[in-house]
Amino acid sequence: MSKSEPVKASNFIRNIIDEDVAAGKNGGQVVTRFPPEPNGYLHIGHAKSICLNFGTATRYNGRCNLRFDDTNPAKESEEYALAIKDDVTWLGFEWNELRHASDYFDELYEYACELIRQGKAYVDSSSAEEMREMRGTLTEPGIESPYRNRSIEQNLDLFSRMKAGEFNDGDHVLRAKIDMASGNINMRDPTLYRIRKVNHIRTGDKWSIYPMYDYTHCVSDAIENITHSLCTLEFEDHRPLYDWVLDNLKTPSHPQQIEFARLSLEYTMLSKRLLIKLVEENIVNGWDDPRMPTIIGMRRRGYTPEALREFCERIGITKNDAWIEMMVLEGCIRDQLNREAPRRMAVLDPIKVVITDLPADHEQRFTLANHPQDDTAGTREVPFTREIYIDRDDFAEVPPPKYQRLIPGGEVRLRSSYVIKCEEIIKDDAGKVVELRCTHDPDTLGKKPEGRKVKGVIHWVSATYGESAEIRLYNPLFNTPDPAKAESIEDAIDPESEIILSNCIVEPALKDAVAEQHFQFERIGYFVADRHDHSSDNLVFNRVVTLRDTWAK
RNA sequence: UGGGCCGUCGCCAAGCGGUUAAGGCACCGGGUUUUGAUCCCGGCAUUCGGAGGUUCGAAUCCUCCCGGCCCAGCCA
Repeated sequence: MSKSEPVKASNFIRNIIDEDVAAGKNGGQVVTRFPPEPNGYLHIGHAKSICLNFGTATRYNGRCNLRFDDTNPAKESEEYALAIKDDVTWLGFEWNELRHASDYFDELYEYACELIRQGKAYVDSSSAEEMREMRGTLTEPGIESPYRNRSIEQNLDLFSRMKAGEFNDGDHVLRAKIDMASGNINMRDPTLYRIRKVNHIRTGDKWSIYPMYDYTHCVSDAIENITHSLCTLEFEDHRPLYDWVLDNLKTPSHPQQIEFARLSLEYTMLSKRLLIKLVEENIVNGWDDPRMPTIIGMRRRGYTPEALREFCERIGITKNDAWIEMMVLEGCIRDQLNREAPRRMAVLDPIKVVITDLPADHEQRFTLANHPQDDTAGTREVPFTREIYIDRDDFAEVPPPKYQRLIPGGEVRLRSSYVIKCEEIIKDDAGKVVELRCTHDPDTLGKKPEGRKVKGVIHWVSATYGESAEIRLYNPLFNTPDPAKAESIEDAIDPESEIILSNCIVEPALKDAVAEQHFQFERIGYFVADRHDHSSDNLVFNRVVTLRDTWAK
């Protein structure tokens, strides 16, 4: 330990919990929860919250529940709930208990009656528009509803009839009686319950009234004895209401809400509304499109749970409005795949190379290491023949300055093989290079050439043994760092965000690749066998990320 | 004179009255290298949004100012 170990940065939430634990608050227990609404797929921003909540519980030997915030049946579905469970599990976390806000609908109703009995809640029969008008503005106080002083008996009666389904959507709502002049708009008699005659994914048609988030969340937390309720900054203004509800009810506990900044990632959009739009308007190919910032999309792209967790570790937890650069995310997956991914050779845009001083039936098999720094990764056989393919990028008839690949009359090292020299260029009628005729130096296998330096090294694949493959290249979906601010989503989409190459040639060992297996295609980048489309008969690889490139390709 | 919150290196982020202001990403050198990758070594804030003040001593406490974010759903 001569070197300073990378110290994991502390954060303000940890500091708060450290103090609470030291003070013996909550009996020294730490209980958190991850509370998604099942109305869409989870994205990288949720991963931040998942890592925080589950990670915090683990750190303090506590527990973390997965709780579906299913209070708005019109927008929620079982498909989403299932996907969310899969995503959390795939990320590597286990919830202590699986709960639903709807598990507490009966208790929530009883607590609401209690608020009415205390004179702290009332049924308002104003329309939504009237309520909006009476709410006031950011700078002007609101005015009290004419229904605000109904008797407790009348409120109880009306509320029970709302529950019984006697009224239609919008006829009445239950409101907390707090302060219409509060500077905090959330405290201007917020709605607690609304009538919604729709089928709920779990309670079916049992209820015709559904509780609002602010009322449901704090009570659910309290029922589950959550100690630290971690949520994003936009709920800071809601905390007084969170505390108001719990201060006025005899709940099992009174959790502490702590807010942190949500994730903002450059060239990405993390608004559920806009992600749904991308899917519904077929701007992308579904929720798991490899360009999507959804967990399932990133999984298909080739990101790993480890890399996503590392990312959440690297970005930290604060209350700052921070924008994270893409490079941070890319660095996480590169680090892991550099350590773990076996190396292979793949040619994306093939040019045939004929090594003319080799007999037509020449055949050699090289045994190559799967990893240059890790012997335990084993080896594989790579055939070498008279005709091979190299990448079009690795040949230049008129090379740019400092180019160190193949040029007319020049030499280059074939990776793990011989040094070859380009003797002749063959073009088609359109002037496109279709073949290179080269000679090789037989005395350069495993050794440097005599009397000269050959700096460039390029990858290659045997023309006779290479397998054809489809390789999909991905770039950021958007052409601007903050697409949410773009004129329109359509304009912000980068048409080059997905490039499908269907004529690639890869080394034969790749025939054994299985879905979701990662590789480094040497000199190109990290790739993953597509989890849905790849098979041994139809090789399909997605580019996770390029190799770091200090040159400028 | 609406309420709430935030400002430490290009991007993140530790720091909590006494440290040479951590660390990561990025960047810039130099070395190794049959991946222009990896790896290694070195560099990278006399300064903490600004100005005052308190103090022997301030990024850390106080005051004012400047800049940015959130809130007017019967969404979460």
